Amino acid sequence: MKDTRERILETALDLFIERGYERTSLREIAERIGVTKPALYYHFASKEEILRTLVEPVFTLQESALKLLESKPDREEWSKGLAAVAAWLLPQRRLFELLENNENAIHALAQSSDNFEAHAAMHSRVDALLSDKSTPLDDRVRIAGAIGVFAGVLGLSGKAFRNVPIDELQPLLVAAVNDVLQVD
Amino acid sequence: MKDTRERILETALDLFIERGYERTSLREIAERIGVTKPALYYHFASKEEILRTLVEPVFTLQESALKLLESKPDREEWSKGLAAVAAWLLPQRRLFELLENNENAIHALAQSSDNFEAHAAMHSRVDALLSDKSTPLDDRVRIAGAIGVFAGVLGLSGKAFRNVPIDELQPLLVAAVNDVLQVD
DNA sequence: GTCTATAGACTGATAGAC
DNA sequence: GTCTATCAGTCTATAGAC
Repeated sequence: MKDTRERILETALDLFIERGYERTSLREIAERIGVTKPALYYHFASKEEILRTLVEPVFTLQESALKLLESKPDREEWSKGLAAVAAWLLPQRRLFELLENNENAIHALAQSSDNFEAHAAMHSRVDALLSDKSTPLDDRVRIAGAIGVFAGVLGLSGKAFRNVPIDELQPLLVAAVNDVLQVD
Repeated sequence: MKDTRERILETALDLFIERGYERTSLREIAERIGVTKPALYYHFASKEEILRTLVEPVFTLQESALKLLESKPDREEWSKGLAAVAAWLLPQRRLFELLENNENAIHALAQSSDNFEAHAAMHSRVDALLSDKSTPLDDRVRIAGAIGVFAGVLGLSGKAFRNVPIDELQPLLVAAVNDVLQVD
């Protein structure tokens, strides 16, 4: 039998993706594992802390993405940055599904937690870049589109592309992103 | 003073987008309008019915998109279809934000409501198309990417592109989608 | 480390007066 | 159409035994 703490995280990840964070109760998680609710509180101080623990690893990645943003990159640098993010995130598709399906909950988390300003900052940074009228509108639409391709393929990769090997998927994803950004 | 029913819908749309369906309580909606909770129940039978009323208009559109899917379209037909959807949806960006931020809640709605199988059917249809191994993987990635561009630009259009005229945005969006689909 | 039992704070929804 | 008052149900979280 696996470590209970680990099983809590696995089950929470499944349910948070499937039903969403707020629609998932601790009772549900506990029952699926085969323990009672207070047992969860031995391993985690709160429901939020379970979500926080799941999401935290992604924020190191977001930090570097933020750094790239601050350098006002052109389309080619954007393309390279997204490729790097893809390489890191593709092996953890489910983590990405969690982010995609629970943006609101994670955003609320970001406001109340200390280590999480990076997440909020990331959003307003992207917003600022896409709103910046000194950048041609076409460029901005292309950047938004590139993020969209990325999110679309990665988000769907958890379902439709579940059985596709990463080595096969990654170059196709990068190629599609490059076409939107009109590089190469 | 506007019709109360209309003000409920407007306020609910704002809050469902901003905080998410499940994080928004009827008390919040009522207070922001300046009435009490039971007043809401005079106009709507349930919280779900408010969401249903907001979302319903989109489902006619999804029906035609579904029809297009059933014809196993090639990339060019896909491109035309997405352009038509863009023309319809761009003027109602906020409605699209509602869909994007509350997929889980709307999906749950679709299971319990009669007029809403179309929505669930749509999802499994897209899934089936993207999983269909008789279609080359590259094509499937491109289609997922095109949907992504679409969702990315439309979703962000509510924020970063809020002040961009639709006539200006639409051709750029369509051009980006076409580049992902490698048509024209 | 896991349990029983329960506190305490919401929530969606209803009854009935005005 | 809107109110006051209230119900029943659910939730997160905790106290304390084993």
